[in-house]
This record gives sequence, C-alpha cells and structure tokens, in this order.
Amino acid sequence: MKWSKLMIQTLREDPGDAEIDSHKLMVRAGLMKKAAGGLYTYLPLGMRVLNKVQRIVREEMDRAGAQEIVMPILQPAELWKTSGRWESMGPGMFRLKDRGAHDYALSPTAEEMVTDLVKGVVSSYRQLPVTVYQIQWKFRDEIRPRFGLMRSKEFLMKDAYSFDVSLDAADASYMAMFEAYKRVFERCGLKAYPVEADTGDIGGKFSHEFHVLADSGEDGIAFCGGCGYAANLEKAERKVGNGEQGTGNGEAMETIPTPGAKTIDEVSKFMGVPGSAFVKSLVYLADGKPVMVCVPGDRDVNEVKLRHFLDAKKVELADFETVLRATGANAGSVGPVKPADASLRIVCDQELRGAKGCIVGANRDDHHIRNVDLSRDAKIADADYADLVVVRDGDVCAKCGKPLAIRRGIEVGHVFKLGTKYTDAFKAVYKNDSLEERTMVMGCYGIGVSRTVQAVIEQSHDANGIVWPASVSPFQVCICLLDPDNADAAQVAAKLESELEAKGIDVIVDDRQERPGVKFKDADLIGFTVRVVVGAKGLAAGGVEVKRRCDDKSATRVVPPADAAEAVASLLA
RNA sequence: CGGAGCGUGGCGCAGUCUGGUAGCGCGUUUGCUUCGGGAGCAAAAGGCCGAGGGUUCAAAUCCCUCCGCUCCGACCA
Repeated sequence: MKWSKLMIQTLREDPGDAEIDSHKLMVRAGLMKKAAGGLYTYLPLGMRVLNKVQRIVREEMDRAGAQEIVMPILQPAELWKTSGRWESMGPGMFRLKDRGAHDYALSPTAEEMVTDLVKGVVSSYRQLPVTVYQIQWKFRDEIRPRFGLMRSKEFLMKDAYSFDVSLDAADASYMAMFEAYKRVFERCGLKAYPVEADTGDIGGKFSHEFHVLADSGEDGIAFCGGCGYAANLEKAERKVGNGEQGTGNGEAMETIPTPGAKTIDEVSKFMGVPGSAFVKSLVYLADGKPVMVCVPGDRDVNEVKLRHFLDAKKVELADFETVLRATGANAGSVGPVKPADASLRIVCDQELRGAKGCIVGANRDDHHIRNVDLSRDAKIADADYADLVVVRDGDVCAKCGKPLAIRRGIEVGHVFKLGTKYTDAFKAVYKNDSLEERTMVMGCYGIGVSRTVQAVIEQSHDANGIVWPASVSPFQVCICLLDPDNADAAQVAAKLESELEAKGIDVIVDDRQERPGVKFKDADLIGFTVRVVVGAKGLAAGGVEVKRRCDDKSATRVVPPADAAEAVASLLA
C-alpha cells in the first residue's frame, strides 16, 4: 500500500478535547475523528486495527466452539418488556418509535433477542449446549461519554451467549469462553487480568471481568500479592478481627454538643479524635424501606455489597425528610443509639462487631455520643453484621491474609454465568431424555472490541507515539522511502514491499514527497511495528535500515536489500 | 440532573475585561533554495467569530435565550 493513496491525516498537536494519552494518540495518528460527542468515525488506519482485533476475536470464538450470527440493532420493545428491562434499563437505553408508533430500542446488549432466537430453534437436549456470538454495534446513552472510545455512545462489542441443559453443564461453556478471552487479549498484545466482579443489572450468578491496568481506568481493582485473588472494588472482600473499633472500657455514654460539625472530618477535628474512632451512620432506602448502615468512621459504604446483603433491587441514600423521620435528627447527627423510629433496622460492617468506646451521632441535631458500646447501647441483630465497606490499599485479603493492593483498570471483557433469568422470562425450555421440559441455563460474554483498540494504545505508547504489537498494527511494516524520485531506491522499496506481501506481511510504503524527518516522526507517531528505511544514502553505504518501533536507535540494523525481507520477518516473529 | 470552563479558517490558539469591522502558529497551494529526525525565503487561498434575539452610529467583544463540546460532581452525613 502506498501512503500517498491512503486518507491519512496526522496532527502535530494534541486535540484540545482529549484528556488521556490513548485518546490523544488515536486522533493525532489519524486512526479516528470525532463526529459528535461520544461518537467517532474510524479512518482507514483505525479501521484496519479494528478489523484485526475483530479477526482475532472471531478466530478465538470459533476455536472455542461458538457460532457467529448477527442480530438486529433495532429491537422491538416487546422483547425488553418480557424481561422487565424496558423499565429497568431506564434512560441508559436509546428508544425510538417507527411510523406506526411502535416502540423500539437500539440494542445496548442482546440477551433478550438471543434468548427469543434460541427458544425458537432449540427444543431438545440433543441440541445443547450451544454458544452463539456476534460482533455488532451497541448503543448506550451514557451519562457522560468520555476518553474517546473508552466510554462512547456507540461502540463495537462482541457478545456471546451460551445455552446449557443445567447449571453444572454451563460451567464448561463458561470456562471455554474464559479461556478464549485470555487468548484474545494475549494475542492483542494486552496484559489483561481476570478479576471477580459483581453481575450488575444484567443479573446472574457469578462473573469475571478482564481488566487492563492503567491509571486512567475507570474501575478500582483489589489485587492480592499472596494468593492472586483479584476483584473489582464493587465486590472485593477483606478479612477483619472483631471489635477493632474504639478503645472503650465500659464507661457510660456521654452526649456532647458538636455545633455546626456535620461530617466525620469536622467532628473529628472538633473533638480532636481520629476518624477511625467514629461510627459513620447513614440512612439508606432499600427498595423504598429505610435502613441504617453503620461503618467505621474512616470507611466508605459499598452499595453493591449492601444491596446484595439486603437482597434489594435498589439501594439509595435516603432523602433528608426520611432521615429526620427515622432518626429524629438531620444528616450529620444520626447514629445507631435509640433512633426515633425504634423499629429501624440497623446493619453494621463486620469490623464493628463488639466495638466499644465509639463516637456516634446522637440523633439530636449538633450532638454526638461517646463511649458507645454497640452491643450494649444499640439494637443490632447478630445477623446484621456483614462485610459492607469498600476495601482499600493495605486491607487484609479474605482468602489468604496477605495485604491487598488497589489498582485502576480498564474493563475490556466480562463473562457472566447468568442462570435462568432470561430463559425463565422467555420460557426458553428444552425436553430432556425423559420428555420433561427443563429451562435452559445461560451464560453471556462480552468484549469491548473498540475499547480494546484504545486499551492497547493506553498500555503501549511512549513520548513519540503508539507502539503497536504486530498482531494489531495497522500495518506491520512501514517502509520509509526517503528518495521517491531516486529510481534505485524506489525499486528497492517496491521489491521489498512485494517480498513482504508474499510472506503475508502487510506493509505501507511512505512514498510521499516529504523530508525524512517528517516521515520518521509520522512512522513513530502511528507506531508501525517495524520500520525499514530505504534511501539513496543508505543504499550507497550498502543497505537498508531495519528497526522495531519498540527498540531504540542503537538496535537499528543495516542489511543488504536482498536480505531485508528475511530480517523484517524475523523481527515480527 | 447540578456545578465550572469553552465554542474565532482543516487543527491548536490569541483577541472579549476596556465595542471601532479579525490575528498568530501548524496544515494547504505556487515558486525558488534545501533534503537522514516535524526546513528556509517569497507569494497565495481559506473565517455570516456556535445559532437567534437585544443594546449601540458601530458587536467576536456588552445583555438575553438556545445549541454544542470538555471537565468535575450526583448528596459517604
């Protein structure tokens, strides 16, 4: 391919609206161009990368036994109403009407449609298991699109769905996808870590996310250096002893005025006591019902854990009026000791079990109580102590007791063991060998294909530009033809191009009438895996220069033109 | 949804406070010189200054409304 024939536009300056390196580089290197907020056009170079990632995904899905299909993006509301997600997806789903005023969604995912599909095709256990997948554009009305392809309104996703005869049988389908995902990311040149994750709105039994570590990542992940445990902060657990909170020795409670001090921080300063001596008390609404949640004063509530513990569909902080009614005080002065509503359920983080000498809100505006012994002074059921906080750096791993480290990650893939949430809703059943009807068991598996492209860049770039792994580089090789008007040089470049193509290596020849510096800068910026410099000066000195993008200048090798193709191939191997 | 900032040739920005009819760098075009890490000189093209309304003799600049983009936040008491 001749550079002069491709629509390539590189920019010398960073785009004004990009924050993170990978986003800036995608635009500067001419891989994509913003079309509107959260919407991008893939330019020829970016399209080549997207296609290469797709090819890898297809090969690994096929190898794992999944079958490719493609389902409509435009999906009738009825499907979504069957699962209940027409309501529960809320404003995150794009909706529109056809001319007959029928409601449709732009597919943000496709559990409903695929379940409806398989229900109509599979009727016997003999047809199971089956896993289908598609690579299709997905639409989500994100609250705040950002970071280029990391969170956009429209994105390319590979979504796969498995159907099995039983929960146990589904494990094999799950593991096949799990292994396929590891290979996909490895082949894309990515270090991606599987981490335990919450299943979120999609529902289901258990799941793993695949994360690429990056400071710009939107998720927090807890890693254990001891046993390898890795989990999203939404789910990560820690081990605690009992009664670590406070240092009391049975003194009587004492109410003290704390005028104007609302936050733990303020009260802590006012009283000259560290935040960890406090019990932070929050009033939540769990499916509309008020619950008080108590955690150590220097800890944050993990709302996902709370929701699971309360077995609620939705938990949210209560409004001020509810707080007042339940406790008798306004937010900032509430606590577990004798709230106004004596029947208010109080749940506590496990660390508070047996805690003595704590400071809590007094349920009276601008007052706190100290010397509180939770088991003596508050009405908390024994079963209402649970792990309810967000873990932090240095917490103790629940599995092995070693310290946890917190990192940021970009979620590039997610595998779920779904169970029967959708197959129940759609009555997707098969007949077993006794002619009895059984509900199929599902799994679902996603890879953010477009996000993966950007994650590769986020993980692999330097001050000069992108450093593509060979497997997804827009062109594996760039031949910088420094003297396009020099017949010898042009001929050497053309011959090398065809030799490389004969080896199945894709190559671009920079045949532009540009000075060498411009060509080098652009080659570094776009980041082609191997660069070959063909120039009259070099040829006169005996050869062409071959170098990998990831190597520094000192690694440049000069080889005779006849050996160049072989030298390039060995660098790509 | 709340807060903040921004919208000026293809890209990055100045000019807005203190109104007087638009400028810089990059890119583009042409010519000459140059030619191994983003060349120099000379000439040139390209902008209803986000949209609408208002104030004024006069608006990129002041006022109002709307639209778009970016960032932060969405109540951890």
